[in-house]
Amino acid sequence: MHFTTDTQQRILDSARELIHSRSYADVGVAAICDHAGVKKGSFYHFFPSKRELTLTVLDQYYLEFKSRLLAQSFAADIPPLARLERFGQLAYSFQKQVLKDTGRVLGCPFGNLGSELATQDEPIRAKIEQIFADLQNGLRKVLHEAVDAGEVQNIDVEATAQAMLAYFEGVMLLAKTQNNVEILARLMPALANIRISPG
Amino acid sequence: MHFTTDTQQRILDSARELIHSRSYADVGVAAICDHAGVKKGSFYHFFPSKRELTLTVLDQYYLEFKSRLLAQSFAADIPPLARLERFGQLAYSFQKQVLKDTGRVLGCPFGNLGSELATQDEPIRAKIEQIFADLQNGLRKVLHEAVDAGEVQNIDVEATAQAMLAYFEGVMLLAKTQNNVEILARLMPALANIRISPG
DNA sequence: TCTTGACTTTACCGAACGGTCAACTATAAT
DNA sequence: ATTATAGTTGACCGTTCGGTAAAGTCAAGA
Repeated sequence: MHFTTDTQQRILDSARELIHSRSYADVGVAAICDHAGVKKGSFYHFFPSKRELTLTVLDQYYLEFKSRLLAQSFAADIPPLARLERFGQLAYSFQKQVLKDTGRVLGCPFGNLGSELATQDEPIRAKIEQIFADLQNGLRKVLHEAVDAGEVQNIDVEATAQAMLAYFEGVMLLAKTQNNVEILARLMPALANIRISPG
Repeated sequence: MHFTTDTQQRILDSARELIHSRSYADVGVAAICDHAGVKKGSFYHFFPSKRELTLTVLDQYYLEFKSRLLAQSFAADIPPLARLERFGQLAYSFQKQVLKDTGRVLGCPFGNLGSELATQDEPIRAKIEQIFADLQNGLRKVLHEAVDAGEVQNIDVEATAQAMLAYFEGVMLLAKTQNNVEILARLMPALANIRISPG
């Protein structure tokens, strides 16, 4: 039998935590290894490069994000538009917890990496693009249900989903830059009101 | 007499260009000096550190942004809400030019640095916060005029200005991450429709 | 018992990092 | 002519970077 090694997962967890709280460039392989209690040789036994490690981190992180935040937000127990509001509320709760744990509002890990590396590292950029596309797809589905339920009329569903994603990322960026989590409480409710009409 | 040295300005221009097109961490002092045709010793004659250089770059860049983009967008020759649409259009034009020049959508230089350094470098974080506050203030003034002109009713002007700033930054981030300038053409028009109501 | 292969450890590589320093040149005022 | 000052140069500092290689540990299978 073969399990994902404890060591391997500790490396992944350390990288996630450190890169999210600092930046890709600022966190070296040595720092990740120290934090994980692992020697550099072991690191390169499991991962061929820092970039590949980061791609794996992104995959894991987004999977968890999807099941923990997206799935709960978009559950069909309430009307579609209310789910979008719930999405904003959960994002607020999550960042508030991060603030309590780290003393900082760290923003969206995907937006952060996209902003830092989009022009520098094509594989990572492509991964972030794919994550954003999937997220946008989730929003699109909720919006489509809102249309079907008659909660909204006359909108470009695809463009509106993209606009909501943009707004979400922008709010996260502002909260991080000002290290103020209450910006989320103030601005996230407006996410559900964004509309782009066809044409 | 004393002018801002040609050398000094070349260093500033090089730093602006390189950091905007890559990132703070990825652009070293040596690269800035090479691009400016200056030796490292001269660099440290004019600037005590890379951070101080960057703070000066931000000051200059925002001043230019204000006079070139904000002033033109918000000129009072058209109604307030139309000015917000014009702001989005000019941002689109500008990024299209950047794409033509560099082959990349580079996004907002202030948002990029805020995202990268907010948790790492407090002076730079504070500078970005100040820039965002000034930008939000500009939006607030336009929105206030829109209220006075009866173009909008019953909104929280301050929160709406902040939401518009967030949306703007988010759209820029998406366009950069997907290296697609048409996202701006698609999403920016909705900037003028964002509203946050009081309470 | 011997071998295999996964995992770990340690020592190390060349390159790049931000920053320093002393010596040098050019200019302009005294 | 002398001096002070601004600007420039290239050599150099210690540190850290991502990554490599070889030797060693250990458990399972034959």
